[in-house]
Amino acid sequence: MARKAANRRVGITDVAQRAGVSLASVSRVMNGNFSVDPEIAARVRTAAAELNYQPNAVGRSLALGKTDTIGVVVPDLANPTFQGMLRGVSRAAAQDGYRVLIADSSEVSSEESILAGEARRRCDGVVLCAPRMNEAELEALLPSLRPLVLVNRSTADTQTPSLVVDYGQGVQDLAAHLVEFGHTKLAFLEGPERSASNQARLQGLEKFRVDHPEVELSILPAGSSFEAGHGSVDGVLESGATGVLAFNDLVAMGLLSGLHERGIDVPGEISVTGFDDIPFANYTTPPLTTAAVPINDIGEQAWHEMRRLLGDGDLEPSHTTFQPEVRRRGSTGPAAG
Amino acid sequence: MARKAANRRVGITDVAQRAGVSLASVSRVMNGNFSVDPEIAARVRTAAAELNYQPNAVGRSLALGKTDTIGVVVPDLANPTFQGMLRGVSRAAAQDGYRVLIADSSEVSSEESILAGEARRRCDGVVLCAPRMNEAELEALLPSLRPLVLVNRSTADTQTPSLVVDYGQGVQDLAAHLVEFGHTKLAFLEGPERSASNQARLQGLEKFRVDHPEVELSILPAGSSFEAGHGSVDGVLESGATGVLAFNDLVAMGLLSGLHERGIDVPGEISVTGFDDIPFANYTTPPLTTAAVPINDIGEQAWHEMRRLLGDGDLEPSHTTFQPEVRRRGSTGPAAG
DNA sequence: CCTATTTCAGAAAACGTTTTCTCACAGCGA
DNA sequence: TCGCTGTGAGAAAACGTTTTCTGAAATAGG
Repeated sequence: MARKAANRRVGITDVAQRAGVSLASVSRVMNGNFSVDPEIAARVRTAAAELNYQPNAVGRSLALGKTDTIGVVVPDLANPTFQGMLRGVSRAAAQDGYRVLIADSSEVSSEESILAGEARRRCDGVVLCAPRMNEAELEALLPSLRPLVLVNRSTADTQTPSLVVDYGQGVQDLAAHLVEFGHTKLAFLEGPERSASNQARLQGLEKFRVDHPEVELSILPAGSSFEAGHGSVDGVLESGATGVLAFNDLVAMGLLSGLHERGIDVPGEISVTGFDDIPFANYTTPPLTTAAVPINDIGEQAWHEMRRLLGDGDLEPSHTTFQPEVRRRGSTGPAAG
Repeated sequence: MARKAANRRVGITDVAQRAGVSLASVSRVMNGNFSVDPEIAARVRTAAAELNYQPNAVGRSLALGKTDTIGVVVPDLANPTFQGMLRGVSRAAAQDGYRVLIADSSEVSSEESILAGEARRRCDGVVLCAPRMNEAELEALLPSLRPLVLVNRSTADTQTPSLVVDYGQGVQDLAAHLVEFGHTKLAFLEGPERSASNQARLQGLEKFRVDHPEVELSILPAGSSFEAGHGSVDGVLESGATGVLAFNDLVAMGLLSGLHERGIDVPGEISVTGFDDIPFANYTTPPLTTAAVPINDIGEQAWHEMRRLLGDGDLEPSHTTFQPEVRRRGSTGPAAG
């Protein structure tokens, strides 16, 4: 039947045949190689146009040994932080003609290594973002993932470039901001247990406790979502805290919403801080005091690191730390009483 | 030097050699083909494990003629709607072992066809989301993109499955909601000119004008972002409208924020509606009345359509329309006076 | 015991490119 | 005129798999 023939994709062979030249010449013309007779080049080009020839990327990748694609593995595509990060990587990579393959582990840490490995096999490199897996697992995985860029997670392996945010310092800055306002009873709404950035915050708070023995600080379990914040209103009230450090902006917004429902004034009765400065933090009521993380820049930097690795790879791996910046807004104020 | 040898990726050939069998056998074992001697299978498996063999996806794709990857083209990765859509596709596709390649046209409509074509060449299919290109361009592009699923855009070509939201009806419902509250002077904050969903809203409003000749309705240019809404406060006030239909939730939130800065009470003096019901719409002050679009479901459905196409493709293409649902919240109320 | 059939491993072709290698031919100097 | 060099086109190898094809051995049936 004609169907078979009609369905067959037109390849470089068809173009060569039609133009009456060899495969090699077609390939040369297509790639802008100049050492080819203009007359032949023209014939090839018209043949290609007539057949509506589209080069097959897979064949090309196999011959070239590269896919011009990198994988990005994130714990949760619903999280604005990872969305911003993804966007940063994607836009920066696009500038250099690279595409991004996404993998969302849905916060299931056991999926991460599988997803990452699979991504690596399809792509030229992997950006691993805030992996939830434990250190041992991570260490074991690293070598097979190279070229690899690690975001929001550090590791003992110094060969892997990493981009981290100094969450420990950020949370201390926020706490200090509350102390300035006269708060002496604080509460921290904890994030996902396996999140390295949560651990970093906890360590920062330990340091804070040492520096401010006069301040009472309770640690309350919450999570990383809006709902987590909304659900921890009771805990916050029980703790008696007048200043609350939420794990991130989402949690803070949930808390804000919950407090509003109870008729509790923010910042009149309770001050609330977030973390990340997601696009909406500026527009809550009251606007959220938070520690800004330049997440788009981080994504962009991640790509730049990857590009370096893809280039020659003999360069020194870099380990960049980003300092969050406190944005004082309406959700924090002087302690009551 | 040893370097060359060390750097060479271990392939199926190496495994075959080590196990003392042929390539074919290794391939069979790897793919769980049972017609192979258990003893040989075991030898292959240990060899593969010892060499830490990772099959090369590109070679595999070439032989199989499929990549197990689909492309998703969106106008703007920063837009929560497209983020939700992307997430829906990604999660659903992952269930079936497919991955997603993303392409962000950054609202540059001339980039779309290039990105889409490139995505198609790398992937087994493409989901084209709210393309900004004009109808002629789209029609011309469609054939070369197949298998293709179109989201938030319809076309004369009925062979392409499409998933659209009935924005026209949605905006009429919202307008009706405002009329119920006694509003007689309305304003619509328009979205991007090239957005088909913006055209759909405009058509819906034309119909609304016919049905409600007593209502005065002005159309004001704005955009699709928070900033667009924030910047159109003046226009809204000049128009004298007491009820504002924002293009989407982002615009509505921007407007809310701008009105708040001017000390204008919502909904006391002006009622505001959004569109989409993004996750944050529930938590603005006041909570935003909006028309809910099940964007995650749409993403999921888009994958299901794609899967059908990938299956045999001889099925009837489906054209699904989603009806937005009005969520009455605090940002709308009785007209003043 | 011999043939017909089945089973299963290996050889080789196929997938669609790029690139190296080979070779013919033209131009040039001696 | 002869050979040498340089140019550029075609043949073929390479990339790493899967799968068809081939053929040998084993098994079953008469």
